[in-house]
Amino acid sequence: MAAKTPSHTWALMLQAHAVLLEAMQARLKAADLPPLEWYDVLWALEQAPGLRLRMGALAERLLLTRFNITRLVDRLEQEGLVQRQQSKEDRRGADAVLTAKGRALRAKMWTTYRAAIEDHFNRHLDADQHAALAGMLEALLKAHGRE
Amino acid sequence: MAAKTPSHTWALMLQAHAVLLEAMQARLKAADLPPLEWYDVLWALEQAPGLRLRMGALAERLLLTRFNITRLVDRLEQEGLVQRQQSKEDRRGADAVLTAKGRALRAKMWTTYRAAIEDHFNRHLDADQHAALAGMLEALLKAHGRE
DNA sequence: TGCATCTATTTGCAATTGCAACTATCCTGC
DNA sequence: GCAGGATAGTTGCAATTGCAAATAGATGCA
Repeated sequence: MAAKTPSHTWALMLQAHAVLLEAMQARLKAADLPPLEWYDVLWALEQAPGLRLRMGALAERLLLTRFNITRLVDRLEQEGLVQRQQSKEDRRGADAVLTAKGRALRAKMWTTYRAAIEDHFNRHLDADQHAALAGMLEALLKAHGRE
Repeated sequence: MAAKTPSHTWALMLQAHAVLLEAMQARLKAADLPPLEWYDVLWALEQAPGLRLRMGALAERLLLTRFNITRLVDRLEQEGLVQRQQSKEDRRGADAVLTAKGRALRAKMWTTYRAAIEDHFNRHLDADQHAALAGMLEALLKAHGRE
């Protein structure tokens, strides 16, 4: 069952990603919480100065297309978790702004998400492994950026 | 930019997965080839004894739901890449069988896919890193299986 | 045997995604 | 200051996914 070729490592990465992500999502669903995707939006906004981000910036950060962000924000807005505001600098632009309700939901989701990460991921690697893995992933990302 | 917490490593894994996967898919699309998903089906069948697999087995291997496999196979079948055959042992069951055309397409996709893996992934890790990464991913998968 | 139950797969329908076209605004060179 | 082209965001439509039935055949046991 050991890796035989480098490409096999890539296949393992795909598999591990799929398995772990599904496990995390199942945890959220079991706790009657929204999908991870919502978490990502809420978290991106919470980190941003002024709790707000332009639609395009949000898309870039979450690696989603602009039109999908439009509709993802539509859904969050309908739940009162974010709010759209016209941008001051650019009248074409819109900011997604985090609401108090959105902030509260993010915090609630994090307790479940954090536990899932702990159980399915963190717990199975020691400190050295975490560092090594993080280093490799950063190298891959950096290499990608350069191309 | 270094990892500060274990959970940050998980976030990096999500990000690296998203970035690299998208890069691979873009390569296939640029070469006018079908999506990776199709490759996965064709490859699973090519590895299977008799070039065939029950729908349910296929779903399990690809980590997809049964109903999504039904329709994925529908699409491949329309292109003549696979063919459905009623299972001998169980009249409820269906086998997806790889056709010659499906085999040929798989081979063709592989030249592009392999190059993309090489460029975006393999090339950026040395042999020790490959081994270490594969080991960690296998550990995560194994741990998951046990829960 | 004959019914209740389980399993394999498919299908209908609603939600989500991808892509192309559209609107509104901004920017640049003249 | 304005025509032409870029940019931000949204929307229509087709394709894909998720989930809850529906269908059909297997299985167990009274």
